[in-house]
Amino acid sequence: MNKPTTFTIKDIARNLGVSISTVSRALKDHPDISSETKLLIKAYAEQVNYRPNVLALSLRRQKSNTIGLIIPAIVHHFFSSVISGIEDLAYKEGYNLIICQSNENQHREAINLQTLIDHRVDGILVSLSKTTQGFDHFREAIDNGIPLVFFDRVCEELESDKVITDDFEGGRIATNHLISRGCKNIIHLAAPQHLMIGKKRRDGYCEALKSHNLEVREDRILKCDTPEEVQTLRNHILNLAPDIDGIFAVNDSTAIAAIQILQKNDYKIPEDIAVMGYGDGPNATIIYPELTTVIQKGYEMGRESVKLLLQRLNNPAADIHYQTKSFKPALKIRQSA
Amino acid sequence: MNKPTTFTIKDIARNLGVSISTVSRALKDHPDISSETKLLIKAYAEQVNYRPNVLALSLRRQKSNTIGLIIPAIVHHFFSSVISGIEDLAYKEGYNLIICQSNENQHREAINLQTLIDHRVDGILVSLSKTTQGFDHFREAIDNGIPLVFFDRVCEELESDKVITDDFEGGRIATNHLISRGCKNIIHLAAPQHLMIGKKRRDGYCEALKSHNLEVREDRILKCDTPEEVQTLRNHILNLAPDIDGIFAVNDSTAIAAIQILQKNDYKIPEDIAVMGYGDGPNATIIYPELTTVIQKGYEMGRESVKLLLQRLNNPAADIHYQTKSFKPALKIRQSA
DNA sequence: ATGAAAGCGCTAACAG
DNA sequence: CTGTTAGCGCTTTCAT
Repeated sequence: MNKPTTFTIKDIARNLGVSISTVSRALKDHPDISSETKLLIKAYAEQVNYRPNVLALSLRRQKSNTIGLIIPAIVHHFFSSVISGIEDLAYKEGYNLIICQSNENQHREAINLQTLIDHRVDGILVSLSKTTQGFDHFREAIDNGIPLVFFDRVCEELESDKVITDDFEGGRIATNHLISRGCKNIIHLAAPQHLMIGKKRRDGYCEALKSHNLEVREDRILKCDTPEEVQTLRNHILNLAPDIDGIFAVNDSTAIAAIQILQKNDYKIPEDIAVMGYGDGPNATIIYPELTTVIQKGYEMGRESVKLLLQRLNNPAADIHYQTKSFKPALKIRQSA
Repeated sequence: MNKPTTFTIKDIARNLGVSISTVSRALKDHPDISSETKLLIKAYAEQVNYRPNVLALSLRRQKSNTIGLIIPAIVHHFFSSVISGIEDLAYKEGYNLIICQSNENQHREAINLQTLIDHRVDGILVSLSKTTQGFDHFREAIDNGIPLVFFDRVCEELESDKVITDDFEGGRIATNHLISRGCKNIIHLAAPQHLMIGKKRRDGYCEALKSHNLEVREDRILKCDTPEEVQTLRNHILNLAPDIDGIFAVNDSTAIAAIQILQKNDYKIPEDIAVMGYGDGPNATIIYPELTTVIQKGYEMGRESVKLLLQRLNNPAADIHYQTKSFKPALKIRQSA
């Protein structure tokens, strides 16, 4: 068992009989150093497999080359696609990623944020937890001069860069699609209304109804955005079922859970009740009938978030105005509606 | 816009007219410091919201309190459950996580590894990429004295701690279940055989057949472990279909893809062909008929991996023998088999 | 009970 | 062209 053998520039300097700064400079091709010395040093560094100590570098530069990410839950397909987009671009640009899950919990979210600040990340990407109602914990990042980019579940109260899909439009086209198939009594399974995505998708739903002279009824909007909640509201939904012909769910998994309950009670999808999801994850093509839904580009949103962040990182002083990048949602028509 | 205001112990020392070392000691309750001074310093630190610089700490301690994770792909439900398990325990124990995706690519895996080593992580958790055939890149971590824990897709050639499910047993009970329902002609959709999980599950399948005096036929073992590959092998599978009555797929999504192709060609599942998956992810209850499968406890495996790693971290010199923690697989019987 | 100083690994201003 | 020095923020001997 050979002992851990990590060379530092100091070791190299000593072994080669030059000064530490010469080594440092040679390694980064500083013009002052003679090419002989450079060659010598580089060859030796290569030979002993020298690797700069990132920790020391970060401390010195006051820059960690690390991006922090706070995400409600990795297990959701949408969010894991986002992560892939973030990671691909971030690593390409020489940044590392620290990923934290808030588990839909505001307190945890605040802790995550503190952790990231403590680690002196250069910037933070965040999608809000479902329970988050105040935003003071984000202030601290801002006070520390750490740029924030919100994506998907963004925060209106805070000035910052944002990456979203046009959720209003998404809700609108989803509902329009149901109407265009002839649905006249459409319920909406909605996310909490303090979440922008919840509010916007719902507003889009309402707008679509109104523009077709259909009545917007509060009793047809259920706060229900997980399969578990569908179970809880099972009876309520089944009571509504005889009077409705369409459902617009705020995400795929909720739509799927609704389909399953309805089918078990002998409703035909889409003939009796047409069902729209939102997200277009892999589940959409596993359920029967395959789910008609709204496409949400997680991977691309992830990349775009990093792009916005890098822009800001590379223009530190610049008073760039905060940007909001909005993706256009698109319908993915299959069989459920 | 108030400028980023990050206090260091130096600032505190200056503002309070004491020495840096006094501040350092007071903050960590060193017995030498008078309680007055402690109180004073702590109060002030609190007031200015002092936060130690993790980078400086790590450099000083030669310990980053960070765990590295290399995972084939976050988007798979199993792996994201593992992450949750890892994260929960790691954060509780004061460790941070750097997550890297290999994207099933050995080269990327090697880069990930180097990144983690560069970051001086205290330990590395890894599940092998599908394409990984050599293991030299792991040697370097070992040479650097960084403990490795493999989970799920482990490496036999390397001595290290491991966390697995008993994949042989999993393959055996899955196949036994098919046999017990009366299947006599069972094909296996297998993972690559250089992966232990691929080999073990297949061996379990063979063992089950043999022990029931059923012939093991090479032409009934297909290398096919993704929905995409099922598409590619579509015709081949349909050619086999008339002669078989059971399928054991190496994972749920492959099983589901097979079910879908079979159903489109008018086979009844499970009446004509019974299908077993492996993993028991959320998809299993979305497909119709619901998928009979083998339970794999991702979250628990994640936790266990961290546990093994921490054990080693906390017993640096100790010559603890490498451990392999093996989870017992269990059948989850639903409708597809 | 407190302070001064060295050092973790690295960079960069300054000096020759 | 190369070396010396100071310092990033923190801990920890060693003095006092």
